[in-house]
Amino acid sequence: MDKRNTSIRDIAQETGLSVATISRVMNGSDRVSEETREKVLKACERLNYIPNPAARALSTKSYRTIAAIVPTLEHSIFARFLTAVEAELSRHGYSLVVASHGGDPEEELRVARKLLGLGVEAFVLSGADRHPALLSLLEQRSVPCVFTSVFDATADRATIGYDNFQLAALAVRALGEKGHSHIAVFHGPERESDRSRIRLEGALSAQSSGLTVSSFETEISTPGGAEATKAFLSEENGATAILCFSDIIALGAIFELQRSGKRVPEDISVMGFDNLDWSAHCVPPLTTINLPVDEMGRRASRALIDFIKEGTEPAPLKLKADLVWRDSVKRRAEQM
Amino acid sequence: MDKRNTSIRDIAQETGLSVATISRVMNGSDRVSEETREKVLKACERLNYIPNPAARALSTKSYRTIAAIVPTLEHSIFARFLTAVEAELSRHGYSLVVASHGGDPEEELRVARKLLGLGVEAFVLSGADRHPALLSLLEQRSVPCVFTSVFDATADRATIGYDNFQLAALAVRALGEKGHSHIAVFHGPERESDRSRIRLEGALSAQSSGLTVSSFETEISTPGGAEATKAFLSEENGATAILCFSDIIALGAIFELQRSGKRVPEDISVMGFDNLDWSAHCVPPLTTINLPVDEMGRRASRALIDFIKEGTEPAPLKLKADLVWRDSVKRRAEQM
DNA sequence: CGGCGAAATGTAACCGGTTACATAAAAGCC
DNA sequence: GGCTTTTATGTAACCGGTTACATTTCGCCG
Repeated sequence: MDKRNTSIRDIAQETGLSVATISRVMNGSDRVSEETREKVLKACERLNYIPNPAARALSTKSYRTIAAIVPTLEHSIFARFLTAVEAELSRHGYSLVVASHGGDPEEELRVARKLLGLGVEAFVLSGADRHPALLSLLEQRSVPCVFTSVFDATADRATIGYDNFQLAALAVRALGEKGHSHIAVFHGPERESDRSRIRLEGALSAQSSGLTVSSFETEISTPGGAEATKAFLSEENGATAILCFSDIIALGAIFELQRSGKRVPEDISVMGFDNLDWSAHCVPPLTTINLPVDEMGRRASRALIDFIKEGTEPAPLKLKADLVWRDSVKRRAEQM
Repeated sequence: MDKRNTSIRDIAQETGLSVATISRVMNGSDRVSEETREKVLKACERLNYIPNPAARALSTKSYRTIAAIVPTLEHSIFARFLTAVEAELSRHGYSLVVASHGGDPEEELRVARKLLGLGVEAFVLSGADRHPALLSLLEQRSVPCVFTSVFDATADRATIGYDNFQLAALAVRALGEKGHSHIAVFHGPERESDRSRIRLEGALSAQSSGLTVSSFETEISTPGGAEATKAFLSEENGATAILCFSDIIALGAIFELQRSGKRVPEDISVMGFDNLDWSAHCVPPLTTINLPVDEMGRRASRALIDFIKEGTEPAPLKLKADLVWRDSVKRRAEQM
């Protein structure tokens, strides 16, 4: 624990060169003869030298670490997102610190503070809900940062994500076009902020075209989907299609409908959101909105890297998401 | 971007005290009068001072960062594990860097090198497959480290996990006791190492008690489970139960069986491994092995923290996992 | 009142890199 | 060959904390 690790001075000693030269070799600078470069690399190999990142960070003021704060790791959609972020960052020599806040803006603020004190250089944030103090903290320390998941043209900071309002409206209207005039929406818990309601509002907005939308709030999980389905069934409100704001809710819905003897899609149509890897394989295959999270991760990372390296401000980006038709939604005969 | 952040010397200046005193206040040391502590904290507040983590790490040689390297983030079982790890580490002021290697030991080695060069202090590794060079690297730099998921009493480093051999054997025997004398096992891809085969070997070992086990290799995913099921059905090998080494494979199996008109469990029993959050809610509810990943995460983290802080060597720990009986497995009538 | 020990604070070296600037060596040119 | 460039390498200050050790302050006791 206490044995001094080999330092740049040791390598200098070993090779008879100066620390400056060693440093130059380690950073791939030109200005070094091929011969000495070889010699230095050999010595590093021999002594198993790895430059001390703290020392490097101290002089360069760059930690090469970016943090992503997501609501939770347990939804595979975030896992996929983070995987993409990690891959892209690592390609540029950066690494990723992951933290979650469980949907609580206060917690997100705390976590962000901690991460700053830990040396992260930039943030990838997810979702629309944000503690005002977090924004001013980022502002004040001028921490590079992108907001993902939610595209918001009106935001003052760059957002890279989908237009959730539009997508939800699109989903409802698509169901409407299949003859479903009354649609139940299963959505996750609502926070105070009205920005977390955005999908729901998009869905409700489609009512203007003569559709009826009733909403059911539940946990974003398969058990949550099952529960909402029970509530839905007990209500008998006449809806013929269920739109779930996450595929894992839809999974719970499909199971619960099956359990209570309803056939999907003959009796009830079900539609999801996310397009997870099993969505095409369940019975029946799930109609859903395919969200390009991988692309979102790559874009967000690249935006940050570009900003850090070149100083180019991250640009807002609205990602296209598409509706994937599968068997869980059925056209409904015109008559009631 | 280039503005010097306020440093400890600025605070010293501001308060007319010395840097040592400031440092003492920041680290909550005693030996400081209440009066000066107040004064210092006020000044920090005023100048918005956050100690530079690199400088701190440079002198203390502690980065307060631990890395977890898992095969993938996309299986929610790892996400759950990491969530637990993160929670426990954060409780002790450490943060977590997450990386994945996609099941490739070479990649794991590369990733570990990169993380070391980034300043992580300790590792949580997962799974049994390990590049020998990684082990010697960890050894040589004496990096604290725990191996999780797989409990291996014979390993020279501490392992905290389950006895996969035993659990797989237990699962097969349990199916045997329900009257299934021929069992199909759906397992993930086999690497060269025989340690990744350990569950499979456990399952095969149960053949000694007169059971027949046939194995099907596939991807660890729902589509993979569906594919294995197709292979299984086309073979007509007489097995009456399927044991999947992951619940998500089992999900694919259940869907595919349903699709091809087989009833679960009347025609075929299905059993999983992991106990994911939807396992109790699918149709039929899935009999599975409940793996206490949360506890594993907590234990692994605590072992590392204890080692770093107190120097107590991590102790190997075999976690108990239990079989959860649900409806997807049915007792089979004695006659063929 | 001198002296002593404890408590509070200060001084300066150190952690291990990077890099501006200085210097030495080699190359190019007339 | 002497002079200017160019290229390779060295010197030492600096980044911003921590901490061993030194010094000052102060209360208390004989």
